Amino acid sequence: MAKKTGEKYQAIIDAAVRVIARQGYYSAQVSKIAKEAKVADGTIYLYFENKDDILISLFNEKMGQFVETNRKRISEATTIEQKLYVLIHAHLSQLSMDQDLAKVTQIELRQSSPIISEGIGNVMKQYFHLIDEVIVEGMEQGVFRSDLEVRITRKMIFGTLDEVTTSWVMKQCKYDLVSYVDSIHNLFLLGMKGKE
Amino acid sequence: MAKKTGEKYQAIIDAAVRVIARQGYYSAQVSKIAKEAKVADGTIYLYFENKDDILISLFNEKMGQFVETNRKRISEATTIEQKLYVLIHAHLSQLSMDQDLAKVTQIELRQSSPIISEGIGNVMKQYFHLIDEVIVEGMEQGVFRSDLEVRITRKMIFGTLDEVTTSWVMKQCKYDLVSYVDSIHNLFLLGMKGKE
Amino acid sequence: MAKKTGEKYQAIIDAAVRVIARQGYYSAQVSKIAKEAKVADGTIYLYFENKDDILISLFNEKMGQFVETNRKRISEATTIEQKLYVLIHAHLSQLSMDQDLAKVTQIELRQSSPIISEGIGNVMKQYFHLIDEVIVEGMEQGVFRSDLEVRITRKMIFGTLDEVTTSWVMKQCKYDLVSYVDSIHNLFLLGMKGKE
Amino acid sequence: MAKKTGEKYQAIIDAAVRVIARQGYYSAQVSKIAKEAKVADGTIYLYFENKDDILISLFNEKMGQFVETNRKRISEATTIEQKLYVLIHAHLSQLSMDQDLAKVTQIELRQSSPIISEGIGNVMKQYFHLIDEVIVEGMEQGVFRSDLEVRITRKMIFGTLDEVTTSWVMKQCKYDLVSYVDSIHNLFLLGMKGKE
DNA sequence: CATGAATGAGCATTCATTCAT
DNA sequence: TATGAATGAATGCTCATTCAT
Repeated sequence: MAKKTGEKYQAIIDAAVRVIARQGYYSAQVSKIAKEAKVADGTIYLYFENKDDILISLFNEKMGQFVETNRKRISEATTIEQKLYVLIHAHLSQLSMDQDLAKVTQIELRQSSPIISEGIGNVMKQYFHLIDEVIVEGMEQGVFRSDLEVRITRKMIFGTLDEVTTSWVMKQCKYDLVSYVDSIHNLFLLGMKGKE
Repeated sequence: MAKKTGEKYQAIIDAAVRVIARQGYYSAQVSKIAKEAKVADGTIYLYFENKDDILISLFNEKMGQFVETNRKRISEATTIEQKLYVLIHAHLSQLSMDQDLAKVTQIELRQSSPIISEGIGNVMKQYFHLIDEVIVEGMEQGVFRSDLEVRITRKMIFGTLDEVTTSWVMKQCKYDLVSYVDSIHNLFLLGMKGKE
Repeated sequence: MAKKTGEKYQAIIDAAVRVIARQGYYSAQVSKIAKEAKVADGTIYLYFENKDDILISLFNEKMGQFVETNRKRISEATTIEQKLYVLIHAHLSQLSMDQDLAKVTQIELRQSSPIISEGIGNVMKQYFHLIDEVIVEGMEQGVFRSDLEVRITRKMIFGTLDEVTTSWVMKQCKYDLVSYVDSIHNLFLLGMKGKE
Repeated sequence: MAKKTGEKYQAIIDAAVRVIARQGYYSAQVSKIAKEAKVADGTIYLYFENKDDILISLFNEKMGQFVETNRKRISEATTIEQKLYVLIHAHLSQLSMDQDLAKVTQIELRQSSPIISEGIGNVMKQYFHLIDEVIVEGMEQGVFRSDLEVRITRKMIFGTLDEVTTSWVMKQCKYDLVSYVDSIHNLFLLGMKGKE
């Protein structure tokens, strides 16, 4: 029923990011999103099932691009150390470039509506898988310790990047997020490399 | 005006944890919390300013204990490695023992209402400070690398523990969270210790 | 934001007069007004800011017509005595024709909410001004004593008409209000005319 | 059940006048009146049936004294002109001396709750009767026209005094109400005296 | 496809009143 | 008498969603 393409579809998604970043998901009325998208209230429902569906679609759309971009940039790196570096850099730089989106993903999407969690899960799995790939490749190449537990290591990586970003959002994005890349990379490498 | 002590105060907080864990904050009607606490609707407002205040008080009350317990247990450890171990263990074991509370802190409290963020900030700062203390002590003792950046390292630690817990909550607390302690401890130690 | 025209706007105002006359302002639930107007509760808020705004709008709408009608009828009278007569007659006859409205204006609108007082003040000023004009004209023509104090005289006129009407409303509108016109006219004329 | 005497009874009534003058009847919570009277909430209900009863009792208590004072002062006057003068003077001067009370009687008591109207009616009747007596006496003495209609004349007198006072209250009691006495007296006399 | 007026279910909060102490 | 903690009914208002045009 809901048509998930077209110029207005994009306009609504972009409007939703702005309004939700500004007001929070629960305070972001559908009518305000419609207004921001220069579209009638009813039009929203030609493209989305309901309000939750806006949030889910928004996340999948934006996070899908995010994952795709990260994947591509990682694949362009050669050494495993570079891949890890690029992973960190791409994560932080992408979010620091779209602060409204960062606010929405770091804060607003941490809500419990099971429907939202479900809708979101798939893309997140892809991202987790992408991180896992880097870890496994590093282990196979003997760069990372062979006894690393992939899932835990991935949670450390994602958890750290996520915490760093959330903390930056909570502090109003006042400092330069990307400047953390080197330190984080270094910290991870030490933890993941075997001792010589 | 709102009396923040007494048996009913506690009963309401505990009821709120259960109801919010079950339904999520926005779907948790005040009247349902009252019912769960076996108290009249109006009684809630003798102890709390408003619905937000329930969430904030709940967090401060529970998280205050959490931080206090962790601090105490850490102070009882002797070596710095043990302290780090206890920090991880206390974090995960405490949350894994009260799954309703874990659900609320990991999911429901990640909302953006500036009022809630503010009300929560203080206790979180204390916890961050506690982690920082361990890191700094380890550096001073020469156990951790002297070039660690405290803030980033703390974000790695907290971010990892938080991600591990959130992930566990999202998967319905189906597995044993505490079993991760050793791996995480090991991972952190490697990242934080100096290279020999 | 609130659209102050249209068929539903009128329907709501008329319904409000009836419900408020029946129950009093504070006991008149918005939902009852909506039901009486055959409109959904929420529709009220497309046309009015809030409950107070219904009362204010109602008054301005109805009292605006009242003042306009009185002004027109006075202007059609020729002698000053006739104008005074018409003023009295128009006041009493209009209110006696719409008893629900009379009840609302005489009783319900005498409340202190400063917001309501403000919203009402403007129309009342116009009416007071209309009375003043008649008094001044009579003085200029030498029909009324030249030492009349306009403001006090106007308060006598308005106060008397108001008291007569309130008293009639309080007694359930059981007698004929208009039959008082001659006596009142006579009483005023004697007080206002110069002594010979 | 409710004990209508005693020091606390008076304290509550006086507190009610102040609180209602300040906030209006509907916004004046019983608990605030209790606080102002330095009495527990429940104590109110040892002296009054319910909130309406406070308003009614307050009015009867205060207005009873008002009528009594006026009656006494009128009876001390000798000529009928003086009696009319004293009537006007006593009305305005008493209310201008207690502005809180004036606010309550002129504004807050004009509400429609039939229970309140009833409770109030009796004292008002006494006051109306007092005015009537002056009018009738004047007619019998041949000072006032023999064709005066007592009820209408009384409504003119009461209506004028009431309007003058309400208007003064609405303008924040900024000017001297008593200074109107002479003009009003003069105006009434001319209207009520026979033509020579 | 698009509109936006209309809908009506849903909910936090207040406050007069009670009653065990 | 006096207290004040507890009660719970009552209601204005919001806003996601629909549907006639």
